[in-house]
Amino acid sequence: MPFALNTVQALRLLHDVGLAQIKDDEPDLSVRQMTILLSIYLETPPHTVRALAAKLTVSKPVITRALDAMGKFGLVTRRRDDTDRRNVLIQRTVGGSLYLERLADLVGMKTQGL
Amino acid sequence: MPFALNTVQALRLLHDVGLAQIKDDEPDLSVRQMTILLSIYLETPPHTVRALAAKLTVSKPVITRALDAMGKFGLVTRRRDDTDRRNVLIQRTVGGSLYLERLADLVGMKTQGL
DNA sequence: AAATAATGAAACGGTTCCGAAACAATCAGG
DNA sequence: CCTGATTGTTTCGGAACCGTTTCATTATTT
Repeated sequence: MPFALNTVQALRLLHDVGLAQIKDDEPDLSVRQMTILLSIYLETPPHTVRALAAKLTVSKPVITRALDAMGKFGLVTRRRDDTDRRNVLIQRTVGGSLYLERLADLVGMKTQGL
Repeated sequence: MPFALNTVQALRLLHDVGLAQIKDDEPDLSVRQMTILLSIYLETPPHTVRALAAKLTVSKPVITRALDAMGKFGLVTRRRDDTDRRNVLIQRTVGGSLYLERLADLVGMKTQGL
């Protein structure tokens, strides 16, 4: 049976996720950064700077800087493409997987028991 | 029957919400601002700067500035409390209701047909 | 009335983020 | 080769955000 959150349920879900992110000691990712991170882990590789920028309709520097920031936290890694050394391939990490898994658990928990 | 989103479903939900927020022409609210806005519309009034700051564990200026920014977009309004003129009562607006309703519709749509 | 407390806003400094433009490295075609 | 296109990064100027501290206004207490 297909379900749908009603308005209040959907908003409360977003509220609780944001609240947890604020109170958490973990680094605060901006909306753009979070969306980039999620794209990397949800879409099938390979991921390049240009492709991500196009998909999210942001400028390339936004991707570069987001990768810098998230790389510092161990959420993603970069590697040169050997077949075309102009490209940079973005790779997932264990830290990034754990980070997103905890986030998903948070959302999942909040949607239980409706 | 209580449901729960699996990991991929939960993450894709967040991804799509973020993506819509980026592509939207509307102003990008920070995580804190969005959470503040949601608190105002989800919790029962009255809302004061101090109470919001305490609930979200942020400093008071964060609330003040968020109200400035969101007020410019017509998402909230401020009014002096007549019984205690030190207080500022935050009030909802039609624009804010519409804004959040569209957001909720987005989340709801994305969670249908799982 | 005067001193103290509380509330929200403003000022300040530091950090972060953004897009446009300029840049270095790499590939492709003539 | 070597010119031109492509990719990612860096630089630049401007804007936004945050926390701490200070300030003005209003209540409360003495």
